[in-house]
Order: sequence, then structure tokens, then C-alpha cells
Amino acid sequence: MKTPTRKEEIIKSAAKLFLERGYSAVTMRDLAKELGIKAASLYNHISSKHEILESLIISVAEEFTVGMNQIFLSEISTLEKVEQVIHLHIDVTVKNQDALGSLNNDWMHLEGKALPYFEQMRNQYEENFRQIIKTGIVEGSIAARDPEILLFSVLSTLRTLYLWYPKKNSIDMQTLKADMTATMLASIRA
Amino acid sequence: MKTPTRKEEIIKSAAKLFLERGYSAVTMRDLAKELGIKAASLYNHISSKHEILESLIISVAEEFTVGMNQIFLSEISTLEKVEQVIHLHIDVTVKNQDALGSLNNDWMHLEGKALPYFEQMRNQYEENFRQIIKTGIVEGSIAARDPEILLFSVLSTLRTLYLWYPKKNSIDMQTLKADMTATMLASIRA
DNA sequence: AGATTAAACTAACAAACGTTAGTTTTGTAT
DNA sequence: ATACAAAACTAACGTTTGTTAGTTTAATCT
Repeated sequence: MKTPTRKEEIIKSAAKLFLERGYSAVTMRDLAKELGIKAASLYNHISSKHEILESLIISVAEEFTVGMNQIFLSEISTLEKVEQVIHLHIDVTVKNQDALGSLNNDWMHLEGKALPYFEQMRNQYEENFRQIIKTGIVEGSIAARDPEILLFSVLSTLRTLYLWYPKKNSIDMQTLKADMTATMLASIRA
Repeated sequence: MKTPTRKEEIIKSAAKLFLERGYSAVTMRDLAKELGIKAASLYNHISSKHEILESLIISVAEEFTVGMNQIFLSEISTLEKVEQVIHLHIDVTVKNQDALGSLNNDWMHLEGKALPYFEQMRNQYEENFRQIIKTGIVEGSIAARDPEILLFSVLSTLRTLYLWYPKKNSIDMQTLKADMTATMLASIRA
């Protein structure tokens, strides 16, 4: 457990506030107050408000991308792939709880190359998942319904987990993973 | 198809912009430009930016509440209730597409009594749904998994529909309703 | 003790914010 | 044509915004 740099502390606090109120509604003075300092002091560590948003979103998005690519290319059954994607999503969400808020709701405020970069990662992630589902339907392991609806159904639940998990930390990780996987697999299984 | 008042046009445009960028990131000048007028002119029709948000969110929330109460009290089977809730959610979402963005992401910017009022409606809606699910588990019609996870899974999908529906309007309403209901019932059914 | 460095500070900026007051334009009904 | 109402306008207000420049404090190392 290494001690975080001041920059990391700032980003962490920002993530928390962005989650509560959204990126645009959080001012640099709000963020400074949360840390017990003055707004101008933040700029000794970060170069802009946008930089904070960018580092929050892009690092998590890359984590998703790397994980998904690995699963997509691995030699396991379709249903096992779906299961792994679910586990990946849960793990990344739990690890980056607050940042998930920005990733889901404030990605459109990314600037410059960061925006198309993020969108490309997001599209590819969805496309990989779509391919897995379509393959499952052809194979007969996944229900023969509109693949778009199956994809949307599973992805919605996964993407909203960040809102629920904090409230329900009475549930332990093991049960959460098992029950979520069971529920979501049941929804798409043939 | 009665012609909308200017106020209604303003609120509708606002809903669209709030959906795209979030409430806090949309300025009154943005909104005015969208309507081809100057910002000050908006105040001939509305009294504040907050009033727009409030009328957007509260009216839809009440629609959800009324619908849910009706279903909750009706004399039908548990699974039929779940099915009706799903249909309610789809209908309200399709009818108020843009407003759903604010309801989901900007409710925390409500002011005064509107905030606790909204929160109470939201909690009661969830509580009613929770009761339906718990009853189903006791009866044996719904899978014996953690009811919180079942609730969260279904509700997440329903609440995110507003993001998906606009992109997939190739799918007709009939298929959408049928496939969504099938998918979500499959995820919780015993 | 003196030097160095990290991290805070004060003060201020130009731009953008929501909103107000008062005035002019536009369309409709007399 | 005149009167009336609806809806636009210009101009400006006090605040808040993200950010900069320059300075002071606090802790660490030689």
C-alpha cells in the first residue's frame, strides 16, 4: 500500500465529487475545499480541470478494453466468455468505483483527441460483446432473440453497477459475483 | 395534435440539450441559440433554469408513480405485475425520451421541496418493485436469488432504455416490448 | 545552518454565468 | 387603422467560473 502522490489524491477526490454532482457542476473551488486547500493550489499538481476528467476516464476505459480483448481472443466457450466479461466488469467497477460515474455520464465532456479515442474504445468494446452474443445465438447457446436487446440488457446492468454497489456493501463480493452472473446468464441463455 | 405553447417548446428543447450534455453544462444562452432567440427572451416564458429541470423531472416521475401504484394494487399474478411494470417503463420512456436523461442524471440538481419529493417517489417506486419481487420469491414464481440483485438487474435495464431506444428505432415497438419483456422475465423467473 | 523542494498561499484576470429591466417588433382582433 | 397581447430585442447587473502570476510556508537533505 504505497502512499499516493498529491496529484492522485486530487484525482480521487475529484472522482468522488464528479460522481455525486457531475463534472460540470463541480467547480475547482469545490474540489479544493474538499481537500482543505485553495483552488489555485490545485494547479501545482494538475494542469487543468479537463486533465482530471481525462485521466479518470481514459485509464478505466483502457482497463476495460484490455480485459475485453483478452477474453474475446481466448479459447473458451461462448458462455464462458460472457461470464468472464461479467466478472471483468464487476472487478473494474469495484476497483474504480467513483471513476465509473464520470465514465458513464461525463465522457462527452472529454476534449481533443481524448473524445474520439474514448468513443472508439467504447464502440469496440460493444462490438466485441455483440460478436460474442451473435456467435452464441448461431451456436444455440444463447436465446434466439434480437441480439441488440440482449446486449443492451446485459450491458445496462453492468454499467449501472457503480450506482448500486456502494449502497449494498453488506453483500460480499463472492455472493455478488455469483448472483449477478446467474441472473445475467439466465437472461440470455437459450 | 394541438400546437405547443412557446413554454412547452422551450422545455422540449431544454430536455434535448440536457440529455446531450447534462443540465449543468447547458447554459441559457445555449438553449436560446437552439431556439433561435436571445437568452433574455426565455424569461418571458419561464421563470428560471431550475423551473425547467423541475417540470421535466417531476412530471415524468409522477407518471411512473401513478402507473406503479396501479399495478401494485391490481389483482393479477406476480409475474404479470412484473410484466406490466416493464411495459409501463417502456411506454413512459418512449413518450418522454429526452426528459429521461434529466431524470436519471440530473435529479440531484433539483432545488427546494422538489428534491425530497422526487426522492420519495423514487424510493417508493423501488420499494413497490422490491415487494413484488420478494412476493414472487416466496411464491416460487421468481428465482430464489438475492432480491436486491434481481431488482437492480431489471431496473438498470429499464432505466437505461432511454439511451438505447433512440439509436435502435429500426426495431418496431412490438418487437421491442416483446423481446425486452422476454429477456427480463427470463432473468428473474424461477 | 543553509539550500532545496514540495505545496500551500494571496490577489487578480478575463470570460461566462443566470437573471433583470426596459424597449421594440410582430401578429391578431377589433 | 388602432389597440392589444405575445414574444422578441438591447443593455447591463452582480456572481461565479477556470486559471495565472508571484509569494510564503513547511518539511527534507547536505
